[in-house]
Parts: sequence; C-alpha cells; structure tokens
Amino acid sequence: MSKCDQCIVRQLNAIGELTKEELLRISGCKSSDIIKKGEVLFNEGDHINGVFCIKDGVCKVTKMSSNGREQIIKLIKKGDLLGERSLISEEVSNLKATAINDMEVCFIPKEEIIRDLKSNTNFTMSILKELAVSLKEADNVIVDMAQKTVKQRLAETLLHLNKNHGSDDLEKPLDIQLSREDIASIIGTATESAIRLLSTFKKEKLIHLKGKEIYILNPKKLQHIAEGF
Amino acid sequence: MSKCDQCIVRQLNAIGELTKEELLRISGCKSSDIIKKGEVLFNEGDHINGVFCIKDGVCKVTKMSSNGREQIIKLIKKGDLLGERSLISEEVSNLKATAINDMEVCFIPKEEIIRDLKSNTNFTMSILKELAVSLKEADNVIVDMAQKTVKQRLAETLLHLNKNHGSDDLEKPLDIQLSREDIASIIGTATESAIRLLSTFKKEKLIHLKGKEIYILNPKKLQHIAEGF
DNA sequence: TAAAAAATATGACATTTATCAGCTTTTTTT
DNA sequence: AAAAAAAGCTGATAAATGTCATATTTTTTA
Repeated sequence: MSKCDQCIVRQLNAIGELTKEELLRISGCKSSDIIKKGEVLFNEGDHINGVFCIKDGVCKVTKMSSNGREQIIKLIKKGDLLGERSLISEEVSNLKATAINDMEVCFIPKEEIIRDLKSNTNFTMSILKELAVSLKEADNVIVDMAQKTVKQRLAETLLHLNKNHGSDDLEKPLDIQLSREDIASIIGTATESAIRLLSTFKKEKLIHLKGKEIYILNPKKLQHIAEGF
Repeated sequence: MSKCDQCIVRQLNAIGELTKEELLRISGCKSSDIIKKGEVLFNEGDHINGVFCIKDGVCKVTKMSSNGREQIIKLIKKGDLLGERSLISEEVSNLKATAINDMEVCFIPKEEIIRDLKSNTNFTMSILKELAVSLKEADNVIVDMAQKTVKQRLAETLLHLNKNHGSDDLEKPLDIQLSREDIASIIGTATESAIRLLSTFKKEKLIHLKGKEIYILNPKKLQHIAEGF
C-alpha cells in the first residue's frame, strides 16, 4: 500500500493540509484502485461513502436529464477530489462518474474524512475553498449554457480543454481523447451539431482533427468566437 | 440595534449554529440596512468584505455574459445568506445582487465570520453543507439549461417559484413580482419568447396572469411539461 | 392629470439547432 | 482477416428560438 505522505497528488488538493499523523492514518485505511476506461466509479443515487482522490487519468461527471440525455457537468483529473459534495450534504450521489481513460484512484472512507473535517481547521477551510471555487465555475457554466450559442460554447470548451489538458507544445494534440458524443454532451447539443461545428472550425484552420486527436491551432480566434464575434 | 439571538431568521441558516456568546458579539458589529427595490447590494468585481443575512425581501443574483446580457443565477430570499462564497475563496464577487422588492438585510463583517469559521466547527460544517447544497442545485440548473427547451425551462421555473415563493392558498398569486425580462433572464431566453410562452400557458389554463401577478393553476401539468411531455 | 417613458404583447421573418436518413470510416468481435 | 458494430460525417428538412417592427398597456414623471 502506497503512502499518502509520499504522494505528489496530495499537494494538489485539500489532502495536502493534513498533518503527517493524519496522513499516516489515512494511508492505513484507504484503498487504491485501477479503473479501466469506460468503467463507472459510481452512479446517480449511489451511496459513495467516501472520497476519491484521483492519482492519474480523467473521468467525466454526468447527470441524466429528464429528457433521457446525459450531460457532462465537468471533467475530473489528476489531483482532483471526487465525492466530497455528497459526503458533506450526507446524501446519495446526484452525479455519475465514468472513466474517460485508464485511471488510478485512491478511495478514503467517509468516517476518516469526517473525523479530519471536525478536528483540522486547515483541512476544512481548504475543502470549503474547493467547494467555493466549484460553485463559481458552475455559475459560469450556467451563464454560458443560458446565453451563448452552440458555436460559442464549442469554442469555449476547446479553450477549456486546452487549458486543462493541453500540452505546452502547440504542435501536440490535447492530452485527452473524447468521443464526438462526449464533446456534444459537454456543450449540451446534438452529436451531429458538434461534429458539424468541429468541421467548420477545422475548415477555418482554428483546429486540426486527426481521429480523436484535437490540435488547437488558433486559441486567440477561438477566444474571440467564444466571446460572441 | 436588534439582537441576533432574538432574530427568527437565524434559525434558517448557518448563523443558527453560533453560540450565545458569538451571537452577542455579532450583534455588536453587524449593521442593519433597508434596501429599496431596484437598488444594488453589490456588483461584479466588488470587494464584499462580509456576509449579508436576508431578514426580509428578495434579491436576484446575476452575472453578465460576454454577449452583454444579464443572467439570473438564483433568487435569494428571507433566511438566506449572501456573499459567503466570495468571502471563502477570498476573491472579489463574481456576481451582482439587486433587490427585487424592498429588503431588510444585516451585514456581518468578514473578520467576524472568519473568526467563527476557525473556532466553531458546527458553524463551519453548516456553511460547508450550504455550499454543498448550492453546488448540487447549480448542477441541476446546468443540466436544465443544456438539455431542456425554453418551454420546459419556463414550466420548471414557474414550479420553482411556486415552491419557494408560492402561498399555501392556490387562489393566491405568487408572492414575488418579476418583470417579464427577469423571467426571461432566469430561463435564459429572449424576453419576447418568455412572454409568448407565458401567453401560451395562460391559454392552456396552466397559469393565470394579472399584470405581474402569476397564479399557478395546474402544477401537475407544468411538471409534466418540465419533464418533456 | 397629461405627457412621456417603460413594459408588455403580438406578428413576420431570419437564424440556429435538432432530427432523420444514409453513407463512410474506424473499432471491435469472431 | 472478415464480419459486425460503433462512431463519425454530411445533406435535407423540420422545429425551436431570436430579432425586428409595431401596437397596446402600464407606470413614471412632470
């Protein structure tokens, strides 16, 4: 069993606020898992009973609408925590999480997190701050969904992916492979519409497509489009 | 200056978790204000430097999109706290708050809240829970905005208003008066589209309109529409 | 109270987006 | 490697929604 106090990922989230002793305790009770691409970490309505700490890989967090279509709410990557919200509000999960590629995750049981939340103020404040940031981001998504066109949202999404999953090298593709259906599900449109607009962007040399690989060629122009020009 | 420990509103939010001593201290440093309809509590980009506790009235919390249109993110009413998110993430406000009708609010300075957050675990956990609930609600809004039609969203919004601002008496109108523009800004559509759909709902006897007063006549059917039928 | 301004309402039309159908390419299975 | 399945792509068309123009009603101001 790997030790949390030697894990680099810890520095990327609230776990980094735990003391050496607390980390040692967590190390002893956490489990490590390999999740294969396409596997489901948890479903809507599941009792999660703990928090996932993502060591590697990406998963999509989705919610089914009453129309029967899945909406991707966000992408979770290395260093992120997953499941804190449900744990805190003591409810079953309102979301579903599915691996986009092979993942390495640790799972920390609920009681251990609660224990530290009650005793370690720095940890609690850090979790609080993470939720506050998530809430701000959610507000931004609401405005975009409500006010922007599909084209604007696609441009926005591509920039977002470039920021969070892009390599430093402009010659390299995004470090995440999404299906066209996934992309459509992020921007909230029909798969065909997403494909059509990707083709348009490609023709306009804003991006380059090679199968599922996406190269961001002109982020400046994409930004311009995202803002409504 | 009114005393927090005698305020009923306190029971409706995290302030209720404060001890008698803490409440007494807060009473001494808070300010009470009357905000007239249409007045702005704070703007996007403002340093709020504290938390508003809503004693009475309703305000809309909005964000301007890059397209230049304001989107209503949520409505805040009696008993709600306002401004905690920005306080926690130590940022300027990402949102603007405007009174929908005359309001009575208390303002508690940042330092006092931070002090209690650091010393009173129950208070912190309660704030944490409030943020967690807000985040879940935001996720729901994202899915609705992304996947539902304007008609579905209007039905949803009317039910939401009925739940949060409806009187028990079915014969009475909603206890909140929004302009058509505000309604459009909640569901994320053009004012004309909102007006048109309201007229349709009226013709179908789902609602009754009398100026700005809205009577919800058939919540069951509205629910049906909201779900896509 | 009259005049002006703002909000509400509706029609005509343009634009955006979804849906359906059919085809091609890629991936998976046998 | 061949067959089957899934994913990707494109065109045609329908449906939803936005925009503009204009009339009416309500509210505010003078």
